[in-house]
Amino acid sequence: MLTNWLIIMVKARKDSNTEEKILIAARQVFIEKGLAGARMQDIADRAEINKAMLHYYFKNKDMLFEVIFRETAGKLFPHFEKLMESDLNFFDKIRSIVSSYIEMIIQNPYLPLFVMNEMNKNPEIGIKTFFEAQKPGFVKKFRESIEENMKAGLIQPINPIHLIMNIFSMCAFPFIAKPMIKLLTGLEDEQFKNLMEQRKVLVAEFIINSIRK
Amino acid sequence: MLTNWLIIMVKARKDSNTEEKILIAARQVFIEKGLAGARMQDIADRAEINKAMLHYYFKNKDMLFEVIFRETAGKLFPHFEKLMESDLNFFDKIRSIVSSYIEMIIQNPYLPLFVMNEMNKNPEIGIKTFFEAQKPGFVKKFRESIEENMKAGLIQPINPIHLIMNIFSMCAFPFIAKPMIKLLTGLEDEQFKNLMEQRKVLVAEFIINSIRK
DNA sequence: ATAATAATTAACCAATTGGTTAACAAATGT
DNA sequence: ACATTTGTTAACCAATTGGTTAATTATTAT
Repeated sequence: MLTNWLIIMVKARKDSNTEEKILIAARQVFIEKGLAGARMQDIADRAEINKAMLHYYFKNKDMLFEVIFRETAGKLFPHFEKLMESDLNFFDKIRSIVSSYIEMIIQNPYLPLFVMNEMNKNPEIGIKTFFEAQKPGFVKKFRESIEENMKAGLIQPINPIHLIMNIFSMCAFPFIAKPMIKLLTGLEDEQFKNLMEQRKVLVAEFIINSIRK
Repeated sequence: MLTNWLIIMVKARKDSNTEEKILIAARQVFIEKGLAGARMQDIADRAEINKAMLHYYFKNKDMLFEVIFRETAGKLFPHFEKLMESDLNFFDKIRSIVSSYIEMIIQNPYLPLFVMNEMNKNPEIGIKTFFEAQKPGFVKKFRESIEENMKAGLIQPINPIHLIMNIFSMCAFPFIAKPMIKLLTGLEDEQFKNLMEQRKVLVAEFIINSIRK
């Protein structure tokens, strides 16, 4: 009884926690409108708090944006270090990466465009330092794994960077180009989602088909 | 003599043509900053004209943006109708499409991100009307060509939409993700450009390798 | 030459923007 | 109980923004 009551209160407190409400609203607005297009008043309205609270908790627009951008970019960043060290064969690793990466984007469809766009328009520091900290992990291991399998004669020779580009291009680009794809094909949202679901296996097989000897 | 003088004057007149100067400046600013981030004063300064001239020639910000967006989106839009009707075999058509499309993006590297971003943030009409006019051409013909070659047993079965997505994903995405790729790989601009140059043939062969029987 | 039209300028304007402030309320420690 | 810190509010502010206007200068047609 007491424990139940506690859980409810903690949850209620967390839900009405001003800082958390700001973050939720800021996430929505920044991802929807971008840094330049986002309005502080809009964030305050969605969070249902006074605009001064934004500055009370996060100093200014740029600071608030940086918090949102870091958590968002962190999600987009491929972290498959553990998977690369597993004992799956190379093709199954690709299958796993493609499937879980596309699934992640299905859950966060606006993430790739948001991050890419702000990185291009905002070549400032802060962003860079954050990425460089995570850098060495995945790319290096993937590279090694490719070269290992190339030497073993299991896959055709290819520059690992190109292969990585190809993989993540086919995973992420359709979500970025969604409005254009819808116009060109006349697809509706649900059909589009179905296609993306298909791609979780299709893209991996497309790649494997191409590099297999 | 006279003709020379005429040519020079016409050229000089065209160069100092206010309307053209505005368009050149607007192109730069909109592509660099986006609709929300672009400033009318910034455009006027770069064009070295009075800000009122922007409204004199193009009514308002949205109108000026629409002009720029239309010409820009028109470039990005794949127009390979004639090529699809040529007597090249299917694989050579893919080679030709990939090569010339990547070359076009090399010449206009910020084009894909600009168009995709504005289409996502600005799902208004006007944009649509423009695209729908061009729609039927390429996608339909490409679709037919794929199905024809599938029936002839020359390529493995694949949903044409997925194949089209794969092709243009691998062509365009690396340019969109350039800042991220540079961070992850430590590449410099020139090395990156070399990689993109390689992709003009590499991507086509990657695709053909995957769908060939 | 001169009237009419088109192009250009500087000053101005109202609305919006990010950000601040001072007064007030709620919680917290003692 | 009371003082101190923390959280919240409404009103305000200076700067920036897209857009306008009225006066001025070029250009063009007659």
